Amino acid sequence: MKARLIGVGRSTLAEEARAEIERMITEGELTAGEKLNELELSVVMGVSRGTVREAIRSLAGSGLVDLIANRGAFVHETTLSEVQNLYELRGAIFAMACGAAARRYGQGDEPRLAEDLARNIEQMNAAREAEETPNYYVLNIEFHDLLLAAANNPKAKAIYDNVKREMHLFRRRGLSIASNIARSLEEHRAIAEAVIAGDENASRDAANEHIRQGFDRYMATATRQRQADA
Amino acid sequence: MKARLIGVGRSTLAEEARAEIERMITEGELTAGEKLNELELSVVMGVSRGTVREAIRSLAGSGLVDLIANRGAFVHETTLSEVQNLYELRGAIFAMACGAAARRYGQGDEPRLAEDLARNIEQMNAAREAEETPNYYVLNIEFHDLLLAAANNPKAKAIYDNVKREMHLFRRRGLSIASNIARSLEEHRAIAEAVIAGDENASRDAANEHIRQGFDRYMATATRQRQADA
DNA sequence: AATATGTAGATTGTTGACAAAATATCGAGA
DNA sequence: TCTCGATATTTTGTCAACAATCTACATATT
Repeated sequence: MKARLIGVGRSTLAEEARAEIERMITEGELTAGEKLNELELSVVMGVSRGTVREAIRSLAGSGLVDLIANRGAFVHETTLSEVQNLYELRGAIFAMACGAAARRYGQGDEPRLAEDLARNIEQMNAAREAEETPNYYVLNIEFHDLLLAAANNPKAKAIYDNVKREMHLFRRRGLSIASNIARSLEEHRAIAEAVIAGDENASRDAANEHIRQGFDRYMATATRQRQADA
Repeated sequence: MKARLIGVGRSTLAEEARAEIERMITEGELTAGEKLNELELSVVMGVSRGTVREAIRSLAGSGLVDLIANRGAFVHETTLSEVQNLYELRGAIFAMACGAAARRYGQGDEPRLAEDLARNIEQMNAAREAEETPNYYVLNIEFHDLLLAAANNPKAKAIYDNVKREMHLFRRRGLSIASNIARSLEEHRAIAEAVIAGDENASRDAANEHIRQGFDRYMATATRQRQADA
């Protein structure tokens, strides 16, 4: 017998509400600092206030909203100094992941990693030559995800994704993305090389350097734009 | 089951309920894998089921309990392979923090750090010579907290604390703590030295090494105990 | 005996109502 | 006009009831 599996990943109303609110925030319908009104949201989404409340509390756990007792929930406002902290945190986790990926590849636990990285770098190079920036952006994310996945550390990946999302949220507030593609591509090559060599320390260092360079590029762009505004 | 009666403090009831359930878990009144019954908890704590529910959902966000839709909440069971992941994650954050602390100290942002670290190491040395293990344990935690605080990265510290608590929870399930005090003390000295020298890379490396050594010591003890059991 | 089916009880999911706190409104006095 | 404070409105915090789902056990079927 075979039938389509139903209800496997089915979720509760609160989970769907959470996803919806999360979407509203990431897509900018709810802006940083804005207040989340439980009643208003419940009416708009067609669920009860308690359900909305549960969704909001859940989002607070991932740092997307801030809770103040008896005053409500507010979309988290990320400051510039906080972005630096996020960059460092992301770098730490990414470096750790690259080290773990190197070890696991060396032990034969990730047989497909080498070809996956090679393919990704190849495609990114092609995108660069064709000057297809959108493709590059997707491939860039995939590169990092490949290494995070190879590290086989779900909790680390979850935190990494949270941090990534919060940074992305900040960026959408005006500042464009700094991407020296050629430079970034070289750093990716260095990381992949160290990982495939199974060299944990070299992998960590290369990853750290990559994130640090990314931060410097970002800050340079940010200050440039800020000066242009003034 | 027994729990303290809560209700007439400040903040919200749900927050107090959360703290109480968290205490029950960390102190072993609720053991790993055990189901959290909303009604039972609400009766014991003297609050409504909705409040308990909110507390439980909040705990799920920090990884202390697992939620399964329509089936309930369970105290998270940490596996041995997960502990390795936690060690790596903790190491990554701690190494990052030490690097940041070194940078900040070098910039003069943490003027008291040098004396605080020196005092801590001095006290730990005294505790070692007097063979006062409990004191050593507290001082050991303080050492790490000093560096985390000096990094000035609240989110990183929050994650670090979560990871630390989860590891502690696993340890309380049978395995004692591996602590080669003399060896650990030397590693602390090396970290402090690198940080006070303002050397980011050396600080990171020393921190990474320290956590890695701690993990090795832990695993050695774990396997030894496991063999003793068999 | 082993497996499927049906039913009762327990537990979670969701809602609407009430209580408490915060915010907005408005008028009196300087 | 401005500030202060009382009052009304809004919003959050908490609760109890109802609905949906799961679990356990008894019964039937092979």
